[in-house]
Amino acid sequence: MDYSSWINTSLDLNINLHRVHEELPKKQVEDNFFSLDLEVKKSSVKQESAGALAEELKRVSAENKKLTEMLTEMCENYNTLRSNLMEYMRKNPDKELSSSGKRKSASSNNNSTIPMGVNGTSESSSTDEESCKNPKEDMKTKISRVYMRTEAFDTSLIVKDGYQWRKYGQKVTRDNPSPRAYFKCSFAPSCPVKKKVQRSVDDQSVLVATYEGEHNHTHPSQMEVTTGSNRSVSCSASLSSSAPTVTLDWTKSKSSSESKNVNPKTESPEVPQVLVEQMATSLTKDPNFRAALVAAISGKMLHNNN
DNA sequence: CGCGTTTGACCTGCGC
DNA sequence: GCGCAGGTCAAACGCG
Repeated sequence: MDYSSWINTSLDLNINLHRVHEELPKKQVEDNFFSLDLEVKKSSVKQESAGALAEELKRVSAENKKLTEMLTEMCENYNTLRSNLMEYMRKNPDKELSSSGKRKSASSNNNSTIPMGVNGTSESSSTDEESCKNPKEDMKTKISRVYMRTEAFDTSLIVKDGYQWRKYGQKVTRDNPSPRAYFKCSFAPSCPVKKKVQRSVDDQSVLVATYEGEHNHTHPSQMEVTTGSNRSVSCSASLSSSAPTVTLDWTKSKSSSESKNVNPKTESPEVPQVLVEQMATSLTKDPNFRAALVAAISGKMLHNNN
């Protein structure tokens, strides 16, 4: 496994986000910024805002660097643990098999695994355990997992990935007190994709969505691109359809200040760099995203000034 | 009234 | 074969 690639991925994403600022002509940023505010502010205020914006960029860059270091350290720890586990499994193959409980397929597929996806570089999106224990299923259905952080008080099991899902069941499983919800893709009648959503047993604020199968239709949000609605949904679906394990943090998008409280446990290395690039590119091209970014920054700056 | 959700019953697969 | 647990079905229910 090449962890350096996904470390770089996170960096690239942030760097690209910085490019959003860089690519935006300074004049345009200022114009957008002040078009959102009362036009009472004059040129002196513009100077201050530009300075504050630069300061904010510095701060975010430093924060990003710090997070990257944390992530690197976490990767090393994870690598060590993983190699230890592999070593142990090689030495005690029988114990490993017998300890997985009654249901080999179910237990290897649900949230009894650690939140960070254990996945090699194989093309299959199934986990290592799945590919070992369920070769048949692995051939038939493509299984991927998405971890999504939600607000702790949010008790719903709704994962907004852009597709239309119809809930057909809910069950409380033995190893997790939180109920598991079962969904079928209802966008296309013949679409075989199923989704299971359950809260992580380790962290109740993390939703674990397991996707089975592949959509035989285009992503619904692609039809909505021209309307500019909910671009983040489009991004999440791109990730889930190609990456086996993805962590989405919806709470972070609500408050930039919360980005300091990253829970490394839910970070995932499985986002291909190409997809991240695509995500970043689509975001930078999105005028709505730019406007929202400027509005968020300006709002915070104005709040600080008051 | 139509559609989606809820929820108890039923089905299926696996281990003993 | 039995029991357990996960998965699915379908009638009842609620909401717009």
